[in-house]
Amino acid sequence: MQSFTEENYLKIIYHLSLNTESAAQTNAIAERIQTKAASVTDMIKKLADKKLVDYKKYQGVKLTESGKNAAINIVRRHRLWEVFLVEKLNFKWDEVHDIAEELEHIKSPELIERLDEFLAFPKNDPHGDPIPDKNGKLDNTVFIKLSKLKTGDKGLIMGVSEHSSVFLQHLEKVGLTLGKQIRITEITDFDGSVELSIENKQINVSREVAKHILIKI
Amino acid sequence: MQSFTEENYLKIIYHLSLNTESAAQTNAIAERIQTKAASVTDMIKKLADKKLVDYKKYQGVKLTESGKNAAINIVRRHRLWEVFLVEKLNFKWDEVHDIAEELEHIKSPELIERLDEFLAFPKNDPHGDPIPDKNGKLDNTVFIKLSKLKTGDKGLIMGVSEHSSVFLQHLEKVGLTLGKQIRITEITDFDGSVELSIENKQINVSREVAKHILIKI
DNA sequence: CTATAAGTTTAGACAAATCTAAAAAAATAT
DNA sequence: ATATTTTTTTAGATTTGTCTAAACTTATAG
Repeated sequence: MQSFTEENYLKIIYHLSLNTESAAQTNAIAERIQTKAASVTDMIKKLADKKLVDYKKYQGVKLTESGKNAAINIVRRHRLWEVFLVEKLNFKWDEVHDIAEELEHIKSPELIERLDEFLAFPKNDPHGDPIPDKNGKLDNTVFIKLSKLKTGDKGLIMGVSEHSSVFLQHLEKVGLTLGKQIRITEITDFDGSVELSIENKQINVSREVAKHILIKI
Repeated sequence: MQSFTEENYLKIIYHLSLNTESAAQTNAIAERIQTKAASVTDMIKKLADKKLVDYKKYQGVKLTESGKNAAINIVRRHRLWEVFLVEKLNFKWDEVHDIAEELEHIKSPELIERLDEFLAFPKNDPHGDPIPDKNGKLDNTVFIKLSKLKTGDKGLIMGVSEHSSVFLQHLEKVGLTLGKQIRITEITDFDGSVELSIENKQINVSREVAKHILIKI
């Protein structure tokens, strides 16, 4: 069983290697976990002793099979709690991250299975991220970034790849929320900003925003 | 803000002084918190520095006003989560204590208020214990122990004063659950055991059990 | 009222997780 | 290819909460 802190490291390493497919670097971990590189090195050694990560000095870390299982479990708990907070307690999608960050460390497997059932086995969290099932299986459908679409393309908003409060609040304000149908009406050559129609309204989003909106065609 | 550990001490001190109305003793705290007396002394000093308890060497501790507020808040969180676990996730009343023990340390006040609302502002937890409101106000109705009733007395089961799994499972098995109406049919002089009728059935409970069942006449 | 027992505190050590400062390795630039 | 910068690691200190063993208070029993 891992400590609260160990779990946080595993989760961060998991997220970092998802994006890069390569080993997570000490500094990158330190930045995400809000600590110093020296502390990360210490913890990495501990996780390596426990066979949760593979570690070679100066080469970063990768999760082992068992480290990855542990990480996916944490992700499952986090995302299930996010669903609970939004659907049952009426939190907004930009308010749930920090609370879920605490709830995710409560370990009772029974609790998580019952929560899953209570929520009717949701497939995705409020940001569209897939929820691993109890065997750790993850729906790995990859969605297309809004910024990759062409004029005339239609699709559904399925998720986001940026979870900061400011970003989510912005989407909320302009009406870009999960499940909505959109159609691209124009792409500005100059700055790559995207004009689209959604629920009979025309809105415009910058390329930077479009990069973080995930679409199913 | 208190640490996880400090919160546990506050909670235990609160419960110990409820029963005795006097200062909580070092050894009693140590036993409840599963640690050694020396550790308790250390922590007590820390809590005293933070003005959460009044402490005089060799004289035990009492919660200060602010320590008591903190403790009541923890109790509120614990009991609300117990209601959630039993009513929403279908746990049995003997299964929820340990999980609630973890959940109670999640601090977001917003979370707790929304949970309270989601649960429709329950007044009591699954064992009949009162849930402090958000201002820390506690319904201090005191119920009568089943063991104090006389033959012929009628009443409602309102709570228990013993929360162990074995005890609760026993009550469940013989049908002594919250809200049930009972009538005392006989009290055995010899061992003080109580014969009572509940839902047209006759059952018998030992004096020891009867002492921990709380009744409203 | 003293002797013994029970309960509490102190002193010093330890484990987990962190930090700073300095050293070492790897990456990059000229 | 060497110098410089960036990244990572090591060494040693710090904080939180714990422990053991010994010392000290208070309670209890004769």
